[in-house]
Amino acid sequence: MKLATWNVNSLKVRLPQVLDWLQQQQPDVLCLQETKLTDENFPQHDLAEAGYHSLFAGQKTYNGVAILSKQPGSTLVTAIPDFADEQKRVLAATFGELRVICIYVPNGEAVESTKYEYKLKWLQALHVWLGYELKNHPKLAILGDYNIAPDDRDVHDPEAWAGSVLCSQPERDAFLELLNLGFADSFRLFDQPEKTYSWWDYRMMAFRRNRGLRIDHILLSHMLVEHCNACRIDKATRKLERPSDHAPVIAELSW
DNA sequence: ATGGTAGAGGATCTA
Repeated sequence: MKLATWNVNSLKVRLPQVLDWLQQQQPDVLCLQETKLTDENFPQHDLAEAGYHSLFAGQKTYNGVAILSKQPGSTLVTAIPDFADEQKRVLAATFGELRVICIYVPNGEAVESTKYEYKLKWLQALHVWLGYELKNHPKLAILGDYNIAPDDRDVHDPEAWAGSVLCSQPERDAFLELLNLGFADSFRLFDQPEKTYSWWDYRMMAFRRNRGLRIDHILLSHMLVEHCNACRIDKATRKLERPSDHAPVIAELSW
């Protein structure tokens, strides 16, 4: 069982890369963020030809999430319950006993901005919802773009980024609170190469200089942790022509 | 030096 997440930054532009990657990696589940597509424009037929079912919650221009899977999913949820939000940032589905939630956490822009306040409120609402989800679905995986670098190890230049959005203590505390519900950061279950990141700014040759952050994560509930054999980031996709600024994260589970 | 690039959509907004 292979679970993966990838912020594609426009599925319209990245569809050929996604189809190639599915062919190469053969994940059982792939969560996508920033599809930037309305539902009527979602390329479900191309993905079906590649052998994948599609679930999606999109909007025009911004945001948008999807779950691609070899087996069909059920019990779809497309919003955080009891949290008013115009933006399409969550998608939950069930595959047998496995519950998968795809999230695109707000970026937050800057710590003094209203978008940052929205980010922290959004994370609090997510926390409440995940508490319920975990009770109902003990085998729960939360995959996505968290827009949080949990630790200084996850930042190419911790001093330069100290206190900034994506690294600020309130954001890191919110991430820890999610873990405290009963999840583990699957990447940190294993020895990892130093300076491994999942996102590099398009500007200033950030990828070539490996000036990145690890902000894309796969959280596994304790019942899934015991089945997890590996977690890695596939930075090869960042070297392609017209890449996404994010690389996929992959967790492997013996199932 | 507060820049730079990418995507959507058609002037800026978001990241």
